[in-house]
Amino acid sequence: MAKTLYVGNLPWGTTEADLAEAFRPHGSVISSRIITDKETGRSRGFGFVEVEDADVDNMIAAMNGADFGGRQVVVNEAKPRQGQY
DNA sequence: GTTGAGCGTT
Repeated sequence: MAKTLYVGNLPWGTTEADLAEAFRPHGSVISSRIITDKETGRSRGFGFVEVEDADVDNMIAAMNGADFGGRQVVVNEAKPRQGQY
């Protein structure tokens, strides 16, 4: 099973690969995604990381407030998206 | 070339 993590306060140049590399040593990363602006295509400064259910707590504890690219990232459990049932 | 609270696509 996997859960989605919300990652905010990211530097503008952060990519999905950077998120995966940063989260990989802390648990099993299923997928990573950076939210980009629809009009300009630039990073909005936040993204999502899908990790194993058992590693969610470890990921948050290890990466929440951690220095990432010079900024302290915010890591929390993401809100359920529309129609997950 | 810029910005900084906030929850994403099939």
